[in-house]
Amino acid sequence: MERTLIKDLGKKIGEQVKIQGWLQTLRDQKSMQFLIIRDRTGLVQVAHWKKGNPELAEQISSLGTESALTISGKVVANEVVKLGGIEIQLESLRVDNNAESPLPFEPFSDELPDLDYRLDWRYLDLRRERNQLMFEVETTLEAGMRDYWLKNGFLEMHSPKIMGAPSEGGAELFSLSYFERTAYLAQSPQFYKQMAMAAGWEKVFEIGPVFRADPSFTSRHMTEFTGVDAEISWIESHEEVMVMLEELLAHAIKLVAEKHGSEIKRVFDVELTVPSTPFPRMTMKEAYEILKAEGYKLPPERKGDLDPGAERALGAYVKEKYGHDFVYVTDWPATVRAFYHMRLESDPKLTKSFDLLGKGIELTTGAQREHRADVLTAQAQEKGLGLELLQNYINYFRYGCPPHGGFGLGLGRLMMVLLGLPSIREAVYLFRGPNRLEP
RNA sequence: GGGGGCGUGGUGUAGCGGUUUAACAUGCGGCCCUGUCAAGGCCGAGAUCGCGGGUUCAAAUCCCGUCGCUCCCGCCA
Repeated sequence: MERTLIKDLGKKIGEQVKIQGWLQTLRDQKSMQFLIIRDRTGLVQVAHWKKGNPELAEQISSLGTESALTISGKVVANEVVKLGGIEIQLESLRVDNNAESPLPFEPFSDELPDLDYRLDWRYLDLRRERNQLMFEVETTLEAGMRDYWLKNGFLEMHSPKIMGAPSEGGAELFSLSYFERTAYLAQSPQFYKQMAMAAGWEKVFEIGPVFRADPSFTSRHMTEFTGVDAEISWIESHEEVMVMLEELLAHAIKLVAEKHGSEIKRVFDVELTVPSTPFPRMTMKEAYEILKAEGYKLPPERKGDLDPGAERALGAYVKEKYGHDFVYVTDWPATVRAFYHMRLESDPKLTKSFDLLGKGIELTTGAQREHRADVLTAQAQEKGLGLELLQNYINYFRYGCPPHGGFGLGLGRLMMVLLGLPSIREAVYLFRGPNRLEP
């Protein structure tokens, strides 16, 4: 018999069905047994009269919660049953995998263990409804982004994650032994995206792993995370990148809201709103004026930069003033930006770059890139970077590379912001940090 | 890397110098209950209070060290 998903049982009243799922609760009484079965789509009660089949009754009594079961029986409507008014009268049971008792923790209890403990038992923690929903949302979010890009003529790229030479700043690179030499894990697809521009791909995106050997202990950092990157050619300024990014996010979030909005409200108590475009924008200079007016004091050594507190303050300001969760901060000083960010023609101290903040958290850095080899070389030297390591990179810009720009966005951070999660550790399938390599 | 906080049965917490044979909830085991549904009732097992040292007549409780976790900062997505 074909399996019926629990959400579809209402259409099969009076019929024989087969369901498959986990035993969330067993209520074993004197004459009756009630099993609450959960599958990916919901919960249903299964009832069994013990005297009809004492052997089966005994088998049910021995089941541990969270056992994996295949159950056959008849679907009946029963108003007495609080769980959806539907019940299955059990006829046969196959124990696919009996769960040992006690479990390391009860995934469906009101009081959950610390996140760190749950991460040790992630495969049980992931069974919880909110975690199932989280990854349905992530899947839809990525599908929405791909949908936008494909409609707009982008190519999907897959750049290598093993590199031969440290490029952008060596400090946060993981090194590994690679046959007779040392290789490095990519800490960004940045240079490869730009190479694709030199290769004439014009518009590319990549969703893939990024590695950072940063011993950061915060609720929003990981040593391995999924980066969402895009790069486009023939632009006049970073503004075009910003337009693409806001359209991309609005499109993907709209899809998520349509598909999961009510479930997100019920499970996460978050009203997922589709952000209006264009997103609010402010220059760094304006950001400083706002912070001053709001009474936020930046440490003086932060000259031209923002700290996390300032980002939260700006997020709160924009939420109150414009009712918007996102804000672009533009025109960052060259001193705090990468050497490959293009400078403003009107003021070479500033870059044609932006950060996107979501609810006060840094989600994205983007910029128009410097595509003129001589200017790029001068900017690298100004930052005191070794030109030997950058030579191959700078060569991309010697043989007709179009003007271009792009962004990198943290998928986990976006999930955190959309669902209002306190830590990125629960926003990703398996967290990787300085002290966590398992499971 | 710098600073703060926490560390008590499987899990979540209470206790914060002597009335503690360490309490409560949940989970687990047993018994009871003719339909339960956040089930309920009774009984039971389960913790040398992270680890090491010190102070004291007396330490889960105070101090020092150490390990683990966590938050903030630096840095970033």
